[in-house]
This record gives sequence, C-alpha cells and structure tokens, in this order.
Amino acid sequence: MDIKKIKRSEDYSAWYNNLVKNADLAEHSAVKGCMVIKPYGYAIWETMQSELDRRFKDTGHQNAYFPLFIPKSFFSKEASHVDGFAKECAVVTHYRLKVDEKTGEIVVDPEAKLEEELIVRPTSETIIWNTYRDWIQSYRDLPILINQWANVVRWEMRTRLFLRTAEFLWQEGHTAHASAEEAIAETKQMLDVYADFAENILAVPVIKGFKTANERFAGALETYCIEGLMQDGKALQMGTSHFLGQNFAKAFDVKFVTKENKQEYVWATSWGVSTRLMGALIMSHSDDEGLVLPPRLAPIQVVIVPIFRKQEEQTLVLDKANEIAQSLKALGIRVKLDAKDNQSPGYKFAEYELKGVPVRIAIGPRDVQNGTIEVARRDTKEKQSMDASDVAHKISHLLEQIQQNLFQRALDFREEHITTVDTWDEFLHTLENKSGFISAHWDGTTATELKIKEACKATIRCIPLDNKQESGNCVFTGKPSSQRVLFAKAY
RNA sequence: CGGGGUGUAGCGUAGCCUGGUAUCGCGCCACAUUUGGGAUGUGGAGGUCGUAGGUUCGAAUCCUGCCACCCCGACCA
Repeated sequence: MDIKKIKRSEDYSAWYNNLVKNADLAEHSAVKGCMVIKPYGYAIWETMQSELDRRFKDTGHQNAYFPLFIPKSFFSKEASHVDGFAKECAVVTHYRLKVDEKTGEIVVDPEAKLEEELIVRPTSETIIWNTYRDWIQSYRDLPILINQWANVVRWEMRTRLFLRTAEFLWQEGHTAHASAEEAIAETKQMLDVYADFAENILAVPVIKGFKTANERFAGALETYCIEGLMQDGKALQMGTSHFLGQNFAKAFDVKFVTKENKQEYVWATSWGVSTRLMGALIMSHSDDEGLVLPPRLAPIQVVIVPIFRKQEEQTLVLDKANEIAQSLKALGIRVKLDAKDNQSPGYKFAEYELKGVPVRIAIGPRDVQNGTIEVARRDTKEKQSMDASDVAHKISHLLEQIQQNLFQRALDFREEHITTVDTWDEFLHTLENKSGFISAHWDGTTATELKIKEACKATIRCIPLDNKQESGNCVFTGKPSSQRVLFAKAY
C-alpha cells in the first residue's frame, strides 16, 4: 500500500479523511453522503455497541425495533419537532417502478403514488410514541424502558465520514414514566452511562452539561449532553439525553391512570449516541502514524510479529510465538499472530501502527535464544526488550496502562484547553490563537448567543452540570450573569 | 444550497494549456533471493481517462450538462 502521509499539524481535516481510509475504517459509497463502514471499522463499532448494550441492560432497558418509515402526518403532531427535522427528511412517495415503453428505462410508476408519504426516520420519537399509546393504560404499565439499535437518515448538506453522514447508525432510547422526577432521573442516569462509556472505554474525557434553549433537541424541555474536545481544539457533541416532558404524550395522546384513578399524560425521555463516536475516537487519540486505539476497544489488542530467515528459524520462532499467543488468549486478550511470510517485519510494524493496535510483540531467533520478546506500545511508541516469562500478565497490565495513559493524555489536553476569559477581546483572542473551550459569562439570552455565533462561529456547547454559581458580567453585552458557560467552535 | 478546487488501473500520479488512442511509482500474479522498521531482481496481468452529450477525420486533452469528492460559507448529531 502506498500510503500518503498527511500531518495533523498541516491539514487536520485532510489528515482525518486520509486516516479513515488508510486505516480501513470506512470509505465513501456510490450514494451521496453515505459511507461504507469496512470490516475493521465495523468491528470497533460492534465493540462500542456491546459495551453500551451491556450498560443499557444493566440499567433495566430492553431492546426493541420500530419501523424505518414514519407516516408524514405523525410529524405534524409535535410542532417544534417538525421544525427541527423538516429540512432534512428523505421522503418515500411511490412504491413501484416500471419499464418506460418509449425509452426502455426504469422509471417511477406514477400510478403507484402513496396515499400518504412516508418519511425515512430521522429519529423515532413519533412512531414510538404513537405505539406507546396502545401499550400504556395504567401507572402499572410504567415505566417503559426501551432502546433501539437502528439506522436513521438526515439529509445533510455537507457530510464527513463518521462525523456527519446522511445515513448513520445509532441507538435511541425511548422511555415512558409516571412522573417528571422519574423521567428527569432517567435522563441524568443515561447521561452518566454515556459519560462512563466515553471515559472508560473510548478513553475520551467528556464534560457533562445541558444545552441552552437554542441548542436543545426539537421537542425537548431539557437536553443534557456530553461534550468532548478534539485535538484540533474543536468541540464534539458525543451524546445527548433529552427530557421530553409531556410533549410527545400530548401530541400522541398517551395517558395513564394514576393510583388515584386520574388521567395523566406520560413523561418521556430519549437519548442517543451514534457512529459519530468513531469520529470522536479517531480525533482524540490518533497521530501522524495513524489510528491509536484504546485497548478496551481495539479489535486486535496485541499483534505478534515473528521474525525469521531460515526454515529452522521459522519453526522455532513460530512455536514460541504460538505459545505466547495462547497464553494471552487464556487471559481473554484479543491477539493476532501475523505469520504471513510475504511481508517484511518492517512492513507489518507500519501496518499495525496505522491500524492502531495498542501493543506489538516482535519475536525473532535472538529472542528465542535469550528468552526475551520485544514489546512496543502504540500510544508512546516506546520499544523495550523484556523477559518472556509470564508474558500474559505483563501484557495484560500494559494494556491497562495504555488505556489509562490515553485517557490521561486526552484529559491533560482538555484541561489545558479550557480558558477562562472575562472580556470580549480575550474571548476572540483565545478563540483565534488557542481554541478549545472558553469559560465565560453569558447573559442567558438566545439573542446574545446568536450574536456571538455570528461574530466568531463559537457556540455555547453546554452549561456544565457541576457549574459554580458566581456573579459576573456577560462577555458580550456586559449584562449581569450568575454563572459561566462553555463556548467553543464545534463539529 | 452559494463560492473555489479536484476526478486518469486497487492506491498515488504524468499527460490537458498547444487534439493523433495513456506515463511512472506502490500494490497485484509467477519464480528466485530475502525478512530485527514499509526488501530486491526477472517476467506478467490490470484502463468505458467520473458520466452524458457536442465540436472534429480523430477527444484524457476543446465546449456544455450532470454526478461525486475536497476546501470555505449557510444548515445540523
């Protein structure tokens, strides 16, 4: 493979695109804005899925599946929801094709027009709440705690692999509750689940917060989010958890009978993360050599590269390599022994670095003789020779260290890139020269938020949950403010 | 959707201005020698030049439409 090396520092977005392709994660398809997720990329997504799925089930949720298509009329039932999504919907208008008699081409059969158009789901609140109406009669039917793994379509103007594609994979949780308090607790619980997953599995530190009214999900009363900071200083929204109040229950007439025999509307939440997390993963840890994967997510955690010249050496080295592979497998480590003899060790080293394999073990005749192995870690690129005894436990420990190191490194970077500013000049200067999050006072109005966005493209990423209350003056208008919020340029 | 750019073999490219049937490197196949940081030699395969039209005796090359991607805006997870 002739890999074109593009440096992060020179052109961040070209570096990103190049990395996604070269590391075999995904590629553009024949369909505009839609990507093909390749086996190696999909394997990483599957690991994300299984880690998240386990957490969802541990918190009492069940998986279910709802239709891809949503009748158009469902969208008009919740006004702000339709406002939010109308501009990016794919619509099915016909159900049949036919051969045009004149041209011989396949055309849409005009006689097969649907009575009511179907929307390809951009999110499933409407079809799900329409269904919940029939599932809920009494407080005894609540809560309903459901998650769906699905694809959704949002017709985006400008797409980027994983970060924003017209079709993407995600999970969407939709829960129904008897009280606002319970629904809010659910919303917060799922935000914690996302934060735990992001930090402990992806090794990406996140800030938990909630969105301003302007950035809120269409139809939500409150949108909680986790925000990550990428290496180029731009913020990425990595997951959201919405408290929907009774908006969808009212729109779809979902009521329940309380203990006191009163009719009440059901309280709702929804929460989701998508294949965008792949983008977060790539942009948080990777370098000019390629992908860097945290061990807990890596499809291959350890690769063993045997080195040999002659036939006898090959047998000797492979025997030892196999033995090591077996001992690693016995500890549940995902290991690959790459015994291909048509690629040089140097080629393999570069290849597995590109793919982000956390640990590489090289073993040659010299090692077999000395009872050693060479261990290289992807995160720091350090190489060292070590005694081959008790390899499995040493490697297991090393994988854990790498996981921690990646998180710590990303955390240090983020902490260095949260700048507290009190004047508009400082604000602009920081945004221009340092980027990252800017912690500043804001007067709480959407008008100011929009003016700031217009002036410098920075938006309020979130109001952190653990925010200190302190009085100050809005960085833009000078009006009084009771707390700081986090601004950044965002993906 | 606006402004700019790009599209030639799996990947990266030369050729385009000045029209004559496509260059080179990597990869691929075979054999041999190799293998401790992207091996070498010899032979071989692989191309509707993004796509549809037009101009021309003749188009990768000139003209027009369309499509896709990249960068910058607007929109957004």
